[in-house]
Amino acid sequence: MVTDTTQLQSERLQDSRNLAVLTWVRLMRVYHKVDRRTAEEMKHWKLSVSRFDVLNHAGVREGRTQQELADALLVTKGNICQLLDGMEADGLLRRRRSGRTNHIYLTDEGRALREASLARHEERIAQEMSVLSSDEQQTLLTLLRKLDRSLSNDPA
Amino acid sequence: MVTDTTQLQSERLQDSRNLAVLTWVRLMRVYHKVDRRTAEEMKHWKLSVSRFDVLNHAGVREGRTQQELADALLVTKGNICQLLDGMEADGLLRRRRSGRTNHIYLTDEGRALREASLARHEERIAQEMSVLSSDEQQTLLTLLRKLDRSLSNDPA
DNA sequence: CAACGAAGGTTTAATACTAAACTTTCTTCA
DNA sequence: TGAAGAAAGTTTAGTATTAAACCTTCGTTG
Repeated sequence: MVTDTTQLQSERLQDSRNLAVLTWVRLMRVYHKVDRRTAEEMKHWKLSVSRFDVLNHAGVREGRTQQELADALLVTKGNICQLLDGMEADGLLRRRRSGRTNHIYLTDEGRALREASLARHEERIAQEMSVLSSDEQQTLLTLLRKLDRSLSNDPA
Repeated sequence: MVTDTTQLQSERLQDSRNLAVLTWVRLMRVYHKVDRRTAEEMKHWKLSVSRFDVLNHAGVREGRTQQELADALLVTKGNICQLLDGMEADGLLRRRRSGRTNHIYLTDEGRALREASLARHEERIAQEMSVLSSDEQQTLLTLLRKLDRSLSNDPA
């Protein structure tokens, strides 16, 4: 038998848990939907979302190592390795070995593809977010940043 | 050559595009991090995230059809079919055919596993979201709902 | 009622991703 | 210096996921 106060506490705890879960569920849905649309969009360039991500990140600053790419994309180095195998074979980029590390450079073709697909992609993302006002997007960004940072530090 | 006003407009446009992209990037990162932790967590029950999702959704209301599950989880019916093959073989649920549709029912084992893993999962999610206050979570939920709804209607 | 098409489910081929084992290269320190 | 271990990359086996073709069942309508 619980007292009134502990019951209230437990209800409040349950409420806050539900709120967190509802928020997470919604975030998952938004992610999945946008991601699937991105996959559709990328077909125009015969790119998978993963390859687009690699192209995008490798182009921000050329000469990045594979491990840096893996960290930036939150995937394993094994995955990056396979992606690069394919993309190198398709002439989008090339590896330059230096000791035990590989540095990644885009080819002209890769760079051109990056610019075209990235421009179109950002335009689409902006359009999909446009249901939110600038202020709302700013708020959303702030909250997500806060979440993201706390997830980095606290690998519980 | 652009006039001052069009240049300002174009800068504003660029800014809003950047804001949207930054927000989306951050959302992706949060999603990936939480998802990976969920995958880790589920190992304790020898569950993949997908199987957990199926268990969870199938248990909300038993007797759901495969297509309903696919829609709820935002995956293809082919994927659900394969997942159910494995989970049925492992005794977590069973299909009951009715005409051309299958209805899904959890076994006692599946139901028990669902309850245990779901409770732990929700607790973990609540903990990970706890960096945000209740008000902040509420705001986040509201913004994500708005986004989600606009993505449902406008399959542009 | 009979044919057609839609809807639910299954199968198959191709790609993606992880974890873990492995190779090579670098660094550290006894 | 040289042995141990860390760090970068590669490989492999297993699971996930999609798209597309296919089968079965149901509803519609000529």
